[in-house]
Amino acid sequence: MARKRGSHSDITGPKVREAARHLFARHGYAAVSMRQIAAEVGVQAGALYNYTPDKQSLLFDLMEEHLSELLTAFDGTADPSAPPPARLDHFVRHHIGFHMDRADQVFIAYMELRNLEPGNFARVEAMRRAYEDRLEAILQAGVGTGDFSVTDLRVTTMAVIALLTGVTNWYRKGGRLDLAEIEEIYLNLVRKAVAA
Amino acid sequence: MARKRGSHSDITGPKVREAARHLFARHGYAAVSMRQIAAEVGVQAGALYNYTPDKQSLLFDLMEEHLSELLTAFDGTADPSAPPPARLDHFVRHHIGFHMDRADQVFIAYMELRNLEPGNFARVEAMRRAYEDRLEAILQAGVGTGDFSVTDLRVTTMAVIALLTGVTNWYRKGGRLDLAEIEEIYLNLVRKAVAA
DNA sequence: GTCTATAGAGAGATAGAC
DNA sequence: GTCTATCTCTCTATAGAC
Repeated sequence: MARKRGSHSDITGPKVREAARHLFARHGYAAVSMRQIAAEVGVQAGALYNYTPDKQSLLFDLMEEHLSELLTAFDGTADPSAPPPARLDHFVRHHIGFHMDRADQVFIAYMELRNLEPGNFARVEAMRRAYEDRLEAILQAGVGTGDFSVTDLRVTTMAVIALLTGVTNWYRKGGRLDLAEIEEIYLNLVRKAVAA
Repeated sequence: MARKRGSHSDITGPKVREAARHLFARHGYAAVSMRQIAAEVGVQAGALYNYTPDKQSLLFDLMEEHLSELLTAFDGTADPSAPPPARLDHFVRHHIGFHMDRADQVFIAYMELRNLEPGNFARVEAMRRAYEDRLEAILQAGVGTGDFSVTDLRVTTMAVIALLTGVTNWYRKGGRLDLAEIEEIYLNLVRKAVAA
């Protein structure tokens, strides 16, 4: 994927990734052919191999980029010294805001794990686990201060993430609710669910 | 799929469905070949076509059966005249219990929607919506009696279902928690989340 | 960097013997 | 009802011209 002089690398490269993201999310990795991706980009299938060594790398790069951005964006705005309720609010707002406009990436990150080769799978799983641990640490801190009360720390962590990620199942741009309203709905649900 | 005299229909038929369910869940519909299914059943690929007209029907039948069982099982045990909190408890217990041991079916029902032909997709979506409406009715009744308080009825419905279905993301048989403990954890979360 | 052409493998589905 | 054999199509990936 290195750029070469006097080429269209810097235009075609991103287009290949966008086309792959869109088509993988819509039809699934296994159901999409390199020819389909090439057609959406506007080149022949063979030309794609100037930008990716193979189809699997295309998938892995999309997932890796998504989870990397998720972690970076969270860590860049989180304040670990704030009180647990404030940290929980931040997590909820961050998760909703980040996921709402990335339906394709989220879909791929959750649905195409089984199409990753073992080594790639392990790397992606480690990143996902790291993100889950961010929330678990917040909940644990809140239990310690008496702000929160949960029956089981790990299951509650998974449940809250599943609840929040569910926003991508129904949200469509231009719908009945805007970001602020959706954040409020989910904030209320999560705050109450873990309240002491 | 009609049975024929003196054959192995009644043995092979279910085995075909089981093999398809297992393989579709593990590798994805598009990534699984009819030859793989045949190999798991122990027959040659051509023999599968005695039990299904094509691969698509195999997928649709699995989804349709799953959602049909889900609705039937719920309606067979629900008591619409009970107070809303009791109805909510029943929904949670039913959903957790039904989904926990059906990881394969749930995975397929959520992941392979995009591989359904349009007509089949519409039928499956209608059944899913009908199930969601069961929970929405309970929440609405509870808001009416003052037992529950939610910011948005529809979003809360989707959020609770996403939260509960998330159990299939982490639950593995023989793990740290048994059914009763898991039910309690989720019951507490949901009760608190929608409490007045 | 993109093209055409193609190698080599594997797909879904069918035909006809048994 | 299952088999073998095969039709026809499509796939990923590569080679070599431009």
